[in-house]
Amino acid sequence: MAQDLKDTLLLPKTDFPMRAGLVQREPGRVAHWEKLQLHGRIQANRANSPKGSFVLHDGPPFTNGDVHIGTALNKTLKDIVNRYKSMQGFRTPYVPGWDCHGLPIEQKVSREIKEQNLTLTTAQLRAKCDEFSESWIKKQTEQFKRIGVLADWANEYKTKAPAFEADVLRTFAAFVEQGLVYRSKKPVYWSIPFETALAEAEIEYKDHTSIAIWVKFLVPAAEAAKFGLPADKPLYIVIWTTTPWTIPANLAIALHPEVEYAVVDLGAERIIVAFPLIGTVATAAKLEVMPSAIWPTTFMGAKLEHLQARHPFIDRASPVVLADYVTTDSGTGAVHTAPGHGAEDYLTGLKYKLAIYCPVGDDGKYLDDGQVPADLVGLTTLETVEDLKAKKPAPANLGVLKKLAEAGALLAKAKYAHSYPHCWRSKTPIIFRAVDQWFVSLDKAGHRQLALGEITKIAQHQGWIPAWGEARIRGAVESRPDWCISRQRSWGVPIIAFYGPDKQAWIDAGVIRAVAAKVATSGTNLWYDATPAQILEGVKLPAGWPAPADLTGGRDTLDVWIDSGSTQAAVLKTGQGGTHWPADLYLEGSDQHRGWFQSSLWCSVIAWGGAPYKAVLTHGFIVDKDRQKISKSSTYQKPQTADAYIAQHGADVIRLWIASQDFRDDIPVDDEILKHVGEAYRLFRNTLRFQLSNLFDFDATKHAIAPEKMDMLDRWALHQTAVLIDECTKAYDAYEFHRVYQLCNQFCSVTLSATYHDILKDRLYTLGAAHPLRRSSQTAIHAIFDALVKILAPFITFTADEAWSYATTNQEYSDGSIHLQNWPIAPPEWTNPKLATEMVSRLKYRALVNEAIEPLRAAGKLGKSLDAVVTFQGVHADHEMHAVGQDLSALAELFIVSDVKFTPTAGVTPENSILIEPCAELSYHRCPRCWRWVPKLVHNPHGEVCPRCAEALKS
RNA sequence: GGGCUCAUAGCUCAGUUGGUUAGAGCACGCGCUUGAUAAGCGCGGGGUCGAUGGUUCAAGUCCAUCUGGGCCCA
Repeated sequence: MAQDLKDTLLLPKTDFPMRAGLVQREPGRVAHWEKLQLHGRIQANRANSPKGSFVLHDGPPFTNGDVHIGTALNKTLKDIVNRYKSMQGFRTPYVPGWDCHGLPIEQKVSREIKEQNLTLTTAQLRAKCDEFSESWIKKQTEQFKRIGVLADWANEYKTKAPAFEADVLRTFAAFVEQGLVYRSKKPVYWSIPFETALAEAEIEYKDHTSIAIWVKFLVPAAEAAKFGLPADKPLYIVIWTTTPWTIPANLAIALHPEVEYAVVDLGAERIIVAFPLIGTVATAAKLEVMPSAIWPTTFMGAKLEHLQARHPFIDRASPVVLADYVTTDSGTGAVHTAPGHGAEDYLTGLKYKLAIYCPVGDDGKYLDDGQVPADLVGLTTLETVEDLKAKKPAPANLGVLKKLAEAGALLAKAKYAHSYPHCWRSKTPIIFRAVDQWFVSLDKAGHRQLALGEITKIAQHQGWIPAWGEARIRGAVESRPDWCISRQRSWGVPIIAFYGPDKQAWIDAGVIRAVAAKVATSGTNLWYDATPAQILEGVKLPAGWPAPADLTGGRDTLDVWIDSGSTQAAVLKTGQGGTHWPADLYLEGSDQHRGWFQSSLWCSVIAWGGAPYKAVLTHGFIVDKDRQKISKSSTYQKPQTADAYIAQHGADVIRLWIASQDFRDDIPVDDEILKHVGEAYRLFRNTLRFQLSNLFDFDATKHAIAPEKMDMLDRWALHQTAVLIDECTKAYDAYEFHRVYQLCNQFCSVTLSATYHDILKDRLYTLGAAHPLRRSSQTAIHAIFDALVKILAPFITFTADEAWSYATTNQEYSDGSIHLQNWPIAPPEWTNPKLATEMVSRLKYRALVNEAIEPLRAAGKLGKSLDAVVTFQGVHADHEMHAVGQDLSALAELFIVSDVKFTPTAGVTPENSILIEPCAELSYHRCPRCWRWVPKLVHNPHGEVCPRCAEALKS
């Protein structure tokens, strides 16, 4: 009998599975979208949108490995933005990009070649790099698709593509054209055996025994007097260095402005060293220094700035300069400064306008430049592998020691064991050596001011998100020195510069453009495969150039930041895939303020006179649960690939995790967090499923009820939905996805699951199919489902699409897609603040009733709330309750109890006068069909049921 | 070491211009339900708002210093 009655209920029904099976089933939907050509259809759908297009310009990931979870985070955020904007009615052409050139790939390929003992030409090496990069582009594309990224994959850009390389060269030509490109020296790591510059990544640190020397630099008496120093005996500043061979290149002595220095009397002479280091210098020089030997007046380093000391064996000044990096940890507190042989020295040299002087040739030998003493010229700075084994110092070091000793400038020397950089291929110590590089002047034509002006303009319309992004990029742009754009590498866009027989460099914008045109069709390997004469065939050379036959092509490549800085030129300026310049949004990690955002800004400002973006959104970095970076983490040692996470949780859960975090700050990841996100995912899925399952017999076109005729509870639910849509839209517009997540979470769990849906079950299951109240609720559910699934669609793209397919066709897959839909808009009639306020009080009483029921449950007197009758006593004392109490049956429904009664009793407040009684103990009878307790059951073919069920059974 | 930045319950987030006993969801504990069922409902415990000092009648909210984390430089 019970089963018979149960069969008369309209219980929820759907094929939309409760279990998601994301890991197994998502790939099917990826394939389905491919088949539908979803991205293309979405764009076609918006082809004539009055809102126009929203262009998010993709920052290219580097193509040398599997997609990292951090890269997946970035791409997913972009995908969320695109999907939202698309639903808002914008065309969202999204051209994905790939960063292909650069050292990590060249190095990886070079190592493989070395392991195979192969010798390749530059062009062959480049071909291998191309192949390597291409293979990762294919893999990464699949990995991005797997996490649900929708893009115009057929229109992707690659920085190694000929057309792209041509645009990079055109950007470079614009620099040249404006006279910004100049040649200057800068120190680089230098491998003497290979006569080539090395990158940091090509260096191995090994133990090495160097010769440490303490060298005296004379302070002429006149200078001593000028700076208030004792001048009656010879006075020296003592420096300390572990690279004696750099002494001929010494151009200055650096002191710390705020370190205390002392003059120490050694009898026949005096020396200046940092006060805290007097002891160590004395020990090294085997001297005994009595306190009385220290000049009573000490002074700060700043006092000696610009003092002109003398080089120990070359007739030139070595001025005192100031530098913050000087320490008193070791040495003398006076740092030997050779701008051509050290990174810090170089910067100090720029600051003090010293020459970037390097008297050492490509072969590591001293040059005869008129300054290097004749007996040093030709000596090499190289220590060969044999020298290292024999512990034999480089000839240049020995030569300098000899010169210093002859000059009486060597205060002390000692062996010094430390870790020193070595060439990864020749295994010999590298030297730091200034070589000619190409630079771009950033101030010559006022581009820095222009760039800063653009930063301000973007800030004026809140384009820096978060706002502090402005300060970060401004700092980077303000402090950036002239841009060194040449690299001594092979895997990159070659710098189109020629060298005459006398090694003079020839560069011209017109020539670069002409070569770019050839590169556009044949690629930059042309530069390596063809002779200059072939390359320049048909190119009109500017007046004064040597004949092509007398030229050789330069072997430098452009800094890869020019590549990526030119994406705006190659993609946006050409309108690739329907994009436009400037982009509406750039979205990358906050490290890019100094990186891509800056390089793009410079390239765009110089070439096109303005910023390439209207807004720049940044996200933080993934950290572990203790907010430590993953690489430092003890918990996460395995490779952090996107695929590994997806294989465990499914793309939608990973996407939801990304959406749930305030990504402007660091983004923690750990099992607990992902587990919680998994719970939220199931909440969303079950909520949608419950709605779908209760719409199985609902056809909106036939059964929908007009809003004004809908039941109060349903209208309240629609009001709440209107609020949700409004707040979520605002949050999406502000890129605050975590707020959307929180709002939806609360909406689903509190508003729907615990309240609205719970109350609705009685109506939906037990009333007649076409009962107005049931249809009213179905109308509301239908509308709420529509809004909710759309709001969630940018996050859980797979699940939303799946639910949409079931909602529209009752099939797992269909030709339509949620992602082709428009963003939900709440009709004005949904909004009903008065009703919302009333419901607040009713729900307050609902909570009080629940609270009152609890003790009875604990006592075992009551199970479900439907078995209770509620009696409010003293209600007339409370006007709020008076308003609430207009419709007792509606209240019973709201509270999910069987009956609500009022017993006015003066002097009792509602809060303490809610009487709960089990229906079973009173004169009620339980309807076996709807489980409600009623005063009287009636006869029916199915047995005894309540009058309402009897009515329902008639239909 | 410098620039920018973050710090609220176990987790993820709210907390408008400083103003009553700091909120939500999840997790946790205890129950209920078995007609959303590898689901659903109810109740409950849990935070000296990173630390210290200051301004104020009043500070999670303003100021200073410190501690710890992150990004970028050095």
